[in-house]
Amino acid sequence: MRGRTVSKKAAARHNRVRKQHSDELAEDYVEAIGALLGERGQARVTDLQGVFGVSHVSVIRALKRIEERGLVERTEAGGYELTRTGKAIAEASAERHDLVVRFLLALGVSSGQAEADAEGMEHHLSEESLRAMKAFLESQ
Amino acid sequence: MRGRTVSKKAAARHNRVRKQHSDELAEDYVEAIGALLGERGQARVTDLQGVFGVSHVSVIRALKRIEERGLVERTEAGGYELTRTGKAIAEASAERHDLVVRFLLALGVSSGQAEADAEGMEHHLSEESLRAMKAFLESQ
DNA sequence: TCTTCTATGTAGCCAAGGCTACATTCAGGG
DNA sequence: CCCTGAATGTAGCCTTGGCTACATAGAAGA
Repeated sequence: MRGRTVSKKAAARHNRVRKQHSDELAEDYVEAIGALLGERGQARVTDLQGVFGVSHVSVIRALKRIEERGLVERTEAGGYELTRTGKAIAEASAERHDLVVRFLLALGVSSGQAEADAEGMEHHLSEESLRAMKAFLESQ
Repeated sequence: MRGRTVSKKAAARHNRVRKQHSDELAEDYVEAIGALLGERGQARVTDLQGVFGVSHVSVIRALKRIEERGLVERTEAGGYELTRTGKAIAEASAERHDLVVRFLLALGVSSGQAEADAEGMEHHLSEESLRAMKAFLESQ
């Protein structure tokens, strides 16, 4: 298969990808909550249900886990807000997302597709690759 | 959050990403089986256990599901081989992987990191983005 | 031959991320 | 004052992808 080898390092890489997947949902949630707070001033179960297109039950349980991780907190009003840690992750996540989208656009990818692909890719890029993309954008 | 909006389309995108995740393992397996067949002439449970760094039980169960999808078949020797469909997916998957790695290398990412990032990214790129990457490589 | 090691398989557990069905609570309209 | 609809929550089920522990089966050596 064109020189690809099945090395021992493959195992480590696969473990890395599995680890990334378990963090994806949390990042997507804090990112969405940050956006909702900015746009609507509140982030409730129903709002998130709309964003992700899943049942409210799935949202509630995801939020429970994310709350346990210390990323979000309930407000008295019944909504959710970001903790300091959550805010930092949301910021970083949104920044990374923007960078990836702008990079894909610079490559010539259409706007809608760039959005869609960024959604999937953004959790799998190392700092090194992100820096390379940033450098590419600046060198244009 | 720098202009990102929480649109209705976000739901569709998230569903797409979840769908991609459920296909990732199957693609990784057929790709690995293809590579093993090429390198060692056989692909057994133990070989795959080494590749992915998981228990042999996880391998057996994954293979069972992938066999049900019609991507692999058992050989009399006790190993696994690819069906026509499986072979096609393995080929396409390996090709895509190579393209992504070469692209990251061209961006200036180090070899090890390019390999690692490609592993995570490759399942989340649309045809359009892959074409854009190929065009970039050719324009260099 | 007997024993031991390797490979494979089964049973059963866990966590995450989906779901439907069934409460409950609360606001607003009739 | 009641009823209805929206929002939230709980119970319980499914699948996927991990795991350990235990059971074979077959090869290979003492």
